[in-house]
Amino acid sequence: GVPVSVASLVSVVPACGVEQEQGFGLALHGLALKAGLDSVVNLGNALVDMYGKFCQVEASMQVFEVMPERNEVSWNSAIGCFLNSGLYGDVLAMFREMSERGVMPGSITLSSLLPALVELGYFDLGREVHGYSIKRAIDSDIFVANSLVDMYAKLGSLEKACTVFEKIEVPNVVSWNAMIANLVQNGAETEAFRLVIKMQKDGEQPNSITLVNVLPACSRMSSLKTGKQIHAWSIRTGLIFDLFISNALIDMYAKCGQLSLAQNIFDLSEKDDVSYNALLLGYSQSPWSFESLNLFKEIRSAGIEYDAISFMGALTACTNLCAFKQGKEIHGVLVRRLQSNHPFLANSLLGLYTKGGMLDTATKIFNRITEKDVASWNTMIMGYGMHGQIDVAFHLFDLMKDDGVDYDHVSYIAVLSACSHGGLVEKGKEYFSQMRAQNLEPQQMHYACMVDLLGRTGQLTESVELIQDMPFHANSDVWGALLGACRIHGNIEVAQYAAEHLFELKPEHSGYYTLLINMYAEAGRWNEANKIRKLMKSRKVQKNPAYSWVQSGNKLQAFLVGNG
DNA sequence: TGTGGTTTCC
Repeated sequence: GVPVSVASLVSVVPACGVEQEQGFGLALHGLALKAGLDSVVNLGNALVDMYGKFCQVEASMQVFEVMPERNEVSWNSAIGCFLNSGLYGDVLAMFREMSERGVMPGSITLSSLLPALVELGYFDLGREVHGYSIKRAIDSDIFVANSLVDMYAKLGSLEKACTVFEKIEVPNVVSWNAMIANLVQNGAETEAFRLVIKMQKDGEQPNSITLVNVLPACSRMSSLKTGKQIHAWSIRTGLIFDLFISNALIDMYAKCGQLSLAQNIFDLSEKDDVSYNALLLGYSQSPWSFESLNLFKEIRSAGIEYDAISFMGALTACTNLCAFKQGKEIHGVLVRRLQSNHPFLANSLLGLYTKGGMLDTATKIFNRITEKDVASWNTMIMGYGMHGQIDVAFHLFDLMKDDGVDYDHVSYIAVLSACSHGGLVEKGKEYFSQMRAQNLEPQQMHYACMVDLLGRTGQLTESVELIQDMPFHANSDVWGALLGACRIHGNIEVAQYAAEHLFELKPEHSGYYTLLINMYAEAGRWNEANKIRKLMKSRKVQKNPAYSWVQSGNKLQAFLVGNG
């Protein structure tokens, strides 16, 4: 055969890593061993790197350890191998060992070390590494600078990230993306979009990563228009075929309430577990929750394993649908399939069992959660309040405070709605002013609770006054609470007032029209009932399965309107 | 031999 040379192997081995040709790579390693060439540094380095790209850590280390001679590239390749496999502690250990052995870490070492430090959350060390890079004058290396930008943004502060970013003479697309991603993650959506424009002025075109980064900003700003523009752009540029892009689009459309558009992308694209989960979560939080349960079944038939997120979506759907039996079944599947205890899954279970009134089960799960977060407490408080055990709810609120939990605005929604269920106007007013004293500004839901509380105890005038005094425009939750109160007390005039706002805010929401029609009908005001019916028709409002807050006995509960 | 990316509870 053809004699094997170091040069030929060194040129082919890296390609195996890139192309994920594991069998071929293994064969080349065999050839090298046979020819006794495995002690050559360059070849050893290439093999360490190749196995690293296959995530075969042991094989990679085996080559590394028997190398008679190592240079900086050998260490960098080993570090890259650990980074690839998510073994961040080992990245750091290798970095320390190479330094101890007198091999000086260079720019390539740092650009692999820094992402590992981000994962480990080691900010102080990150800053030290920054200092070191300045001393060695490698901080201007674009890879190092980009890694520093990302490190500071994720661990330290966006400001420090900006300082490093602004010192970069010619930012590349990675530099821009790192800044944009972190701006979005810190809620600076507008600033992120500004940078997308700026990068183009500076001659850098957004790539798929840029778009993936800004798509969540669209849903968070509920800017469907921008989301659609990005969708169009990705079709024009062919980026739509990128799985990350199609998944981010599914998520964006779902979060903007456009489930049929999300479903369209899903149907037309290549799919992975994230695609299923994104759509599943989207449906679970929409009026079409039952679709997530269909999708949940589909996941297995597609040969994809459930993960924590799929379970969470399915449990949320069951909770919204009040499908408690099905929820219990899914809980069973979950216990059998998932080893580790996910804190957010425990909270989903709490949501299911509290809403279903299975408070003992919920309490057992709650007590078993080792790291209860504020959401765990809030769910329990909400649950006890929802089922009339308001004293327990208030007690839990106090316990949470004693426990040193950093309670939040949702905690106040929980106690305020407990007051509402108990008709405790004064106590509600107390909590309402208390939260202000805690520097928690009341939001829409808090006003909605107060409107509900005042309204259901017959103080409709006070409810209306409260709405008019709000420092911002009331949303549909607030007007919906007022409409619900009017329904209880049969006050059609105030109901009309609330409905006017609701028809404007949620013109597609059939529940509000139906409620007003029923009120007119009950009062025998058929002409007006017909008028609303015609309005509904002219606006093409479909009778979608939608949740409405209605009075049922003494409880405020969600129920299904329509044919869901 | 290197940097930036999608789904997570009330």
